[in-house]
Formats: sequence, C-alpha cells, structure tokens
Amino acid sequence: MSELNTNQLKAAQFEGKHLLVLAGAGTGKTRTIIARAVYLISKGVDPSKIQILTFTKRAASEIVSRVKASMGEQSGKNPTGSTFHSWCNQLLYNFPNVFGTAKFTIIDEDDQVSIMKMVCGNQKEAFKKLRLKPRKLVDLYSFARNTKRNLTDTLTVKLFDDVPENELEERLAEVKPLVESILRKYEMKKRERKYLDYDDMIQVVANRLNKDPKARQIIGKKYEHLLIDEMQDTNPLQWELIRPFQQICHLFCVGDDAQSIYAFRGADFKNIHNFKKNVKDAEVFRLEENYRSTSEILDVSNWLLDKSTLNYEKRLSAVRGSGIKPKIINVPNEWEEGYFIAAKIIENFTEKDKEYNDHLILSRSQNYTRSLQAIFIEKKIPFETYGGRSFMEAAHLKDVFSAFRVVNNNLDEIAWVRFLTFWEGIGEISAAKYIQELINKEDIEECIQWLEEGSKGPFEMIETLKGIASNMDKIDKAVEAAYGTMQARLAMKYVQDWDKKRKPDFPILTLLARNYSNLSEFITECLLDNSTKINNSPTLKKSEIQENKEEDAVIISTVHSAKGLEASTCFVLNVSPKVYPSAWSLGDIEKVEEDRRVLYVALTRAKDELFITRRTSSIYAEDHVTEDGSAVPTYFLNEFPEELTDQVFYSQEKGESVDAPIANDFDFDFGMDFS
DNA sequence: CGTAATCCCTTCGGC
DNA sequence: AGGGATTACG
Repeated sequence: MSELNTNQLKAAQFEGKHLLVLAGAGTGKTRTIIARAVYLISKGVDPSKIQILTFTKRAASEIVSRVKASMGEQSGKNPTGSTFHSWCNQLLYNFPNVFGTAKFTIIDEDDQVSIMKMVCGNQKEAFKKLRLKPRKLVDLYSFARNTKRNLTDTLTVKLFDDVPENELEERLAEVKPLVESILRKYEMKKRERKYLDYDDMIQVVANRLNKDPKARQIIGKKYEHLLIDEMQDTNPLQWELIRPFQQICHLFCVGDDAQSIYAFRGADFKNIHNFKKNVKDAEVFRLEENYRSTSEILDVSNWLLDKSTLNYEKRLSAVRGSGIKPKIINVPNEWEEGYFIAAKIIENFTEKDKEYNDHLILSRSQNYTRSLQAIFIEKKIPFETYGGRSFMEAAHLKDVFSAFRVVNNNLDEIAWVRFLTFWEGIGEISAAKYIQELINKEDIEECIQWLEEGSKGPFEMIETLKGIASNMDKIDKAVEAAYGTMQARLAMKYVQDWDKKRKPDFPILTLLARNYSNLSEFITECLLDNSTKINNSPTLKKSEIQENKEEDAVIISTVHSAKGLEASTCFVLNVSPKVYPSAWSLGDIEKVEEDRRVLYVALTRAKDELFITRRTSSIYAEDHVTEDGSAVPTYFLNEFPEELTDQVFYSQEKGESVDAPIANDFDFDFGMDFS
C-alpha cells in the first residue's frame, strides 16, 4: 500500500461507520477502493463479506482481480464484485424464500415494450392521439420508479414540461387515468407471467429489506462492507436499496459530482452533496490530486467546469506537471476525422514506440464511430469497441435464448412468441393460439407433449426444447443441443452474414455456459453482461478464446462506457455544435450541464496527448459554425481560450488527387468478350 | 386466412 | 440492425 498518498491511505484505513470519498477524475478512485478491500481483509474481515458494487461488469472484475493480485496467493476467498443489477439478481436467486422469487424471468426493454404493446390493445388509438407509444410508456414507467416520483410528477416533468401552468391540470386529468390504467395492466401482466424488469430486480430487493427486519437479518449476515463505486450515478431507487444496509453494514462510497452522467437513468449527483444528511454516522473525504493527466489537459478540463453555472467546488491539481498542449482538430467531415485519427495512431505506433492500446477514442454515441471503424479496418488498425449493443441483444442469440427462456419459465409469453415464430410455417396467429394453451400447462414437459400433438411446428422445434430440458444441470450441453437443432433454421434466417458474423458466436456461448449450472442464472447473467463480446468478456478467460484475439488494440468507447478508463493518447470525437451539448439538450440547463460533464469525463481520460476533433461541415454543424470556425453560443467550445490549445485545420485527400479529368465519363471497357 | 417479403424508421447514453 | 407497418404471396 506504499503507493497511496496520505488522503488515499486515510480513506482506505477509515475506522468510522460510513465514508464518502469525493474523488475527482484521475485522483486514484479505483486504487483507493482496491486498497480499502485489501486493508479490510488484512484486518481479518472475511472477504466473502465484502461486496463491491460498480456500474459495469468490467469495472467489477477489474477491481476484484486487482484485489486478488495485491493479496498474493494467500487466500482462496475473494470479495465479490457486481453491478447493482447483478447483485440483486444473485440475491433473488439465492434467497427465493426471502424475496418470493422461486421462479422468474428477467426481461429487457424490448420485452417491456412487447408487454406494453399487448397491454395497450384496443386503446392504441387513444395513445396515438397523445403521441404516446409503448416505448415512451416504458420510459415513463421506468423514470418514475428510478426517481421515486409519483405518476403525476412524472407526467408533469417528462411529458408536460412545456405546458403552461394553467393548462397543466386539464392535461393531466385527460392523460393520467389512461396511463394509469395501462401501467396497472402492465404490472398485472408482470405478476401473472413472473416477469421482473431491470428496475424490479432492485425494487423487489429494496422493498423487502426496508420493510422486513427478518429479511434484513438474513441478508445482513452475509455482508459487512459495501464498497460502492461511481456513487454520483446512483439514483433514488438504488439509494433505497442501499438504505437498509446502513444499519447492518459499513458503506464505503466513492464518487465525483463532476462525472455524473446518468441523469437520464434517474441519477442525481446532488445526492452525494447530501450524503451526510442521508446517511447517519457518515464522513466525507476528498481527493483532489490528479495523477493521470498533464497540467495542460487539466487546464482544459478545469476551464470547462469553471464555465458551468453549477458549482462543482473542484479544481484538480496536476501532480505530473507540464506536458504538451491539447489540440483541437478542425476537420471537414467524419471521413477526414477518421483518416486524421488513423494517421496519428499509425504515426505513434510506428515512430513513437507506442502500443495500440495507448490510444482511446471517445464518442458521445456509438453511431459517430461507424466511419472510423471502417477506416480502421481499411488501415488494418486493430480495435475493440466498448458500449453499444451487447452480445445478447443480437437477434440470432435472442432466438436461441427464447428457447432457454420457455424451458425456464413456460409462462414466458414473449419468449414463446419469438421461439414459435422462429420456425418456418408458424406465424403470429398460430403462435398466439398455441400460447393460449401453453401458458396453462404445469411445466415445460407438458408443453412439449402438447406441442408434439397439437402444433404444426417442425421436428427440430420439439427437439430443441427436449434438448434443453434434459440438460438443465449442464448448461453448456443444453446450448450445444439447442444450437444443433436450431442451426439449420438460423443459417437460413440470417443468410447474408451467417457464416462470418453470427455463427462464430455460438462456440462462445457454449464457453460462457460452462460457468453455470442453473438455467435461470445463466439467462439473466448473460442478459446483464453488456461487456460480453469476443474480445473483452470478463466472464470468459482470455486463454479460452484464441481466435481473433488481438492483445493490443485501440479502444473505441462511448463516454458512458469509458468510466475508469484512461490512455496516454485520447481522441475525443466530434466535439461539434449540437453534439456538445447535443441538440436535444438545448434549452434545458440541466441537460446541458450533464452534457458538459460527459465532455469533462471524456477530456479527463487523457494522460499525455489529447486531440479534440470538430467537424466543421457535418450535418449537425452546418448552420452553427461560421466560415472562420467560430461557433454559436450554444456550444461548449465557444469562447474557448486560444492559449489553452493548438488549433489545426485538417483536410487531406484520401488518395492521389487528380485535378483535371484524365478519363472521359463512362468511357470504359467493361471487359466482356462477346465473340 | 396465415405467412413471407419489402420498405421504412429509429431519435444518445446502459444495467 | 432490427422491429413495425404495409403489401405480396400461397
């Protein structure tokens, strides 16, 4: 623990009840959590009674493995690290009698929307008039529960934001009963079908623990210390989950108000300002010495925060001292942006002795990186992507999972629809008819029997279910069985890219399944593991996958997925008007401030070299950047002090440029020999 | 009548 | 890229 500074050490060895560590970017947040865990274990705390909570599985597994590494060989036991959701899932699964969850299926947003659609039924027209689609209803419902707002407040905030006060009551009276009846039906459906959505996973655990002392006693025996990362991103629902543990555990929370970027999920960073008020017997420590970045990079980051109307009470000091100035790169479009980045990386790699993984590319959203990825492929630069769609959300995997889901819970209507219509010859109508029967069966065996006699599905359909049902304790065998019988149909359904893109996922799925002996647990954990991808699955041991494994690769990440990441060279992509802040944030000061924090998180990832690219002629920027490059006031880099960065105007022809045509239009030889 | 094929739209971010 | 609505097909 010698590498800790005084304040970090003070935090790691804290002897009071609860602690909040307010730690700015790059101040050693992760290191402090790790040191805390190691310290507790060295003081004799049973490692299994330490629970680490993080926002991503990647962060969890990184912290756990680093704790393991710094303790050496000595102990077989380790603290567990999970996301809030995955932790709740394990509690629900391990203590079914405490929570009343003997049999359940976790559903994702798409499933929620499907249920909402079923529930809306004949009221579709009414909602069309209000422009309330099922997806919007799911949004409202989730927002209400994550922020613990009632329906009236939720509608007022999310729907009637710009309705004048005197009309508000009228609008509410018109809309609220309608929404209420739908949401009640939605909840009824969840109960009937034993569905839990993501929010339920937390809500159910939180409710029980808050209300039932006996439940607190049972669960409390398992945990002594909760170490919570990214505290600024916890929302009121998660606070409700943590609250009962104030009595039975020690809380060690780490967070940074300036890096709060999950308000869309109901997080409110002001909660950590009120930490002492909300948590009895709590203390607050601060870490403000930044070990990551050069002072030039911090100057830019600090400037951005200073411009805020909010007071983050934060000014990080650079321990490392001075380096090189960040650069703003003005590029005409996304392709030039990509070529610039590729050229820079190749230069660093070939001439400056840097690795690919010294480079991190940060984007506001996944789709701004599309052309960049194409260019990297063209230039043969290896890369990994973080964020965006997960492994399990791919259609072909959802198909296979629908089979697991119906075997796991034969009330799972949504999975039945997907599974039945997967097969040739069964459409929605037949599926609906079958499902009427299937959900009244006792178990999957009865379902299989009924399908054999009463359906027109192919032989493989029945075999798939049988194959899974007979391998319930060997999940990898179940995966192989299901894949075997579904393969032919899968290959047909996804002809275009089956061989090269989709088929290779199945050996990986089998490997993943090897770690599980319970179907329900497997299904949920896969669903919750957003980072499960070929190249970076914490669940999969690296050695288990040889193919396509690039040890050294550039990381392309959304800012939201880049929490805790850092790199020597960072490219912050497309810092253009209408992106920072984004077009849909304009006019809403809280959203603009959140976007500011998103950019702040991005800027503070860089250790040595920071490139900020700006597209001067993207469709978004067109109307907002004048010809000399200055921007409209609704843009963070407006008024940017020139001395903080170097500006570069970059434009490079992709190939050899040819000024005058040397070939006539369409004057080709098509090469056909007609003789 | 039920299923398959085609076009169109998505509004970021993620457990 | 995937799902929804619409249209074509059997």
